[in-house]
Parts: sequence; structure tokens; C-alpha cells
Amino acid sequence: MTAGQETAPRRRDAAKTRLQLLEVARCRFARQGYATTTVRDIADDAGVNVALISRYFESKEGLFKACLDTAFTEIRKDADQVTPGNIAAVMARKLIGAEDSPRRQEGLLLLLRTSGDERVDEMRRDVLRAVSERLARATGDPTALLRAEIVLSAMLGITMMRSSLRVQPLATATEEELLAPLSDLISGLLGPAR
Amino acid sequence: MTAGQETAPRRRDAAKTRLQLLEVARCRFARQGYATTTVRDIADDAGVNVALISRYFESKEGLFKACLDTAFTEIRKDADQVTPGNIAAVMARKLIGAEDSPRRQEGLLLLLRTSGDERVDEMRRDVLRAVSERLARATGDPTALLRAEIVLSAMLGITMMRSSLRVQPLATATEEELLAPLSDLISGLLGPAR
DNA sequence: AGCAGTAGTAAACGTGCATTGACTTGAACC
DNA sequence: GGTTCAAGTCAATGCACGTTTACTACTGCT
Repeated sequence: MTAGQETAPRRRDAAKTRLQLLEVARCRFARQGYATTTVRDIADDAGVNVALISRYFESKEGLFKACLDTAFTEIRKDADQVTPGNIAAVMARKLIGAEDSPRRQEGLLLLLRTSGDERVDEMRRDVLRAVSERLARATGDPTALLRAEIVLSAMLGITMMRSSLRVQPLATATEEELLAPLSDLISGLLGPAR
Repeated sequence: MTAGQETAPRRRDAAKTRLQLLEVARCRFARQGYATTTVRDIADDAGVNVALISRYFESKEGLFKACLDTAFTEIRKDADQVTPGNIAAVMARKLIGAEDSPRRQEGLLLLLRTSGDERVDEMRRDVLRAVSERLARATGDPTALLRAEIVLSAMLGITMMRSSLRVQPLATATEEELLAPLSDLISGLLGPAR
């Protein structure tokens, strides 16, 4: 049964291959970082020729920036869902990655990768700052920015411990296991009664 | 005043230049990561020829490993000073870096840098695991390993936010400013009353 | 069917890197 | 003072990478 294994609407589709490049690049950059990921790796993962990266994204750096853009919008969207009561739950979900979006924590990991471009680093700073402010505002305490940034730091650190460093038992903890500690961390830092 | 600017006991001292290489390499690796640091950079910083790196440390990877070794022993030593009551204080000090050792947080940053060598990554895991166990033990709660690892994650995340990402106000917070939030974080996660 | 334009490929180019081997300079010892 | 060995330099090698240029082949149009 070689019956048209994928509906095959088009065998040559620029938009589709562009998206494919973006996806596999996100995965590589998140896992390996910018410098150690080669454009040949990415092209091979996508099953296309290397030259297409330069064509669709101008350069390796441009592709990286495009990946970061997707991560930024995802993270901003998640931050907008936060209320004073559900911070820990939203974070636990983001850290583990839900079934419907299997690589959700890729976005967090991408925040930690840098290409050396100062412009891009500034965008990263802006996003982190915006999310911190959002968190601080959710607590009702307008002076809580520093504490909110520490909560975010913990998020990023947990991401590293789970994905890159793979320290057990944190690396394989489930969302439920993570929820209680996270709640305690957050109420300890942002809670009303200290 | 060209009077013997440095006691000049020896103009050619293998042990001394070896140590110098180690120091500047630590700094570069911590700030830039492994892949983006070149051996020429390191040699120039130390004021010696590139070939000496291969001679004294076998390879770039060997030099990186030597840097990590120094970071590991430092971190283990710091962890041994921890008691149930002083965790936040020790961590705040480690995060900011005291006057007597101006680049103390370099060690934490090095923990986050990887060369891709699986063997080295395992050493890293071992250190983090040992410190987590030490922390968990200090709380008197034998089941607190996961929570201790989350505390450590926060440490690493804060290090990233301060050094690489430079997110304000966390990036320039003083040790005193950091102490209270850290205490709350730790008592929230590891404290007896939850 | 034939044309035109775009999606995709292949190979080469130039550069920057880590590493190596032959070489030079300095210092300790007799 | 001359010899010897280690400390340090210099230049070359080879490789992997990002990018570019010239090319092929597929698709839609008339």
C-alpha cells in the first residue's frame, strides 16, 4: 500500500519547508545551543538542502532570531493567562510540557541560548522583564518585581536541571510532583503572609 | 620607576603560566561558554602562545575540564559549610561574590556551560546531586531531595539572570537585598511549617 | 505542448578554528 | 663559559563551518 501516504497536496511548498526548518531549528537550538548547532544539522533534520536556510532566513542568525520570536510570543501568551491563584499551576504545566504541545519547554530553553548578538539579547531581556512585571502585578504587590524575577529564575534553573543537566529526581518529576514544591516556593516569595 | 614591578623571581615559570591559563580560561568559559571561546583568546589573555594550552592541558577540552574541577571543589567546600540555619546566607554570598574572592559566582556559571562531552556532563550531575543531598540533609527531612534540587535550580537560574541575561533589578541587586527573598524561598520550600 | 518562474540541489569558496611539529630562547648546572 | 634541558614561539596543517554561485527540476499558466 503505497497509497499517497500523506495526501501529498504539493511536493514543493516553500511555506511548508520554511516552517519545517523553523521547527527542527528550534529543537536543535534549544537542546544544543547556538554555537554547537550547525546549519547542516538543521537542513538534514528537515530533509532539505543547506542553501535554503540562507534563502529563507538570510543567515543562521536570522533563523535563530525567528526561533526566538516564536518562543517569545508563546511565553507572553502563557504569561497573560496568569492570575494570583494559578501561578504555580501555569508554571508547572509550562515546565513539564503538556500532552497537546509536547515540546512546550523548548521556549524556556531557548530563552537561555544566546548567539552573541547584543540586539537579540536585548529582546530577551525585554521579554523576561515584561513577564516579571506581569507576575509582580498578579500578586497585587507593586514592589514585588525583584521577587518575581527570582521566581522566573527558578523556572529557568529548573528547566536547565531537567533538560540539559538531567539531575534526578527533578529531571523526571511529573507535573503533580512539581506542583506542591512550586506552590510553596511561590507563596514563600510572593505570598501575602511572610 | 621601572623598579622590578613584580619581584620577578623567574621569568619562565611553567607552574605559574599554567595557573594563569587556568584562571583566564575559567573567566572566558564562564562568561562566553565553551564553543564561543577560542584557545587564541585564552592564550592572548594569559599573554602566552597558543601551543602552551595543548602542552599543559592536552587540549581545549582538557583545559575546560580542569576549570570545572576547580569549580567543583569550590562548590563542594561551600556546600559543606551549610547548616539548617544559614542556607540563605551562604547562597546569597555565593551568588553575589564576596570581596575576598571577586569572581566566586564563576563557579556556578561554569556549572551551566557544557562542552558536549558526556563524561564531563556526568561529573556535573554528580556534583549537583551531592550538593542537593547535602541540602536535603541539612533540613532534617530525608524526603526533601526534590525540593533541595529546586532550591539549587533557583540558584542557577538567578546566576543566569544576573550574569548572562542581565535582567534588572535582579542583575544589580546587593547581597542584603537578595537575602530576604532567598530566605522566604528556602523556608517556603524546605521549612518545617508548610 | 511550451514557456517562465520558483523550489530545491550540488559543489565550491573563504574563513576561522584546534592541533602539531620544528624551531628558538632562556636558565640552571658543571 | 659552554652544555643541556625545559619554557616558550612560530608557522603550517587540516578540518568544519557559514555562505554563495551556478545549476536542475518541478509546477502552474496559456
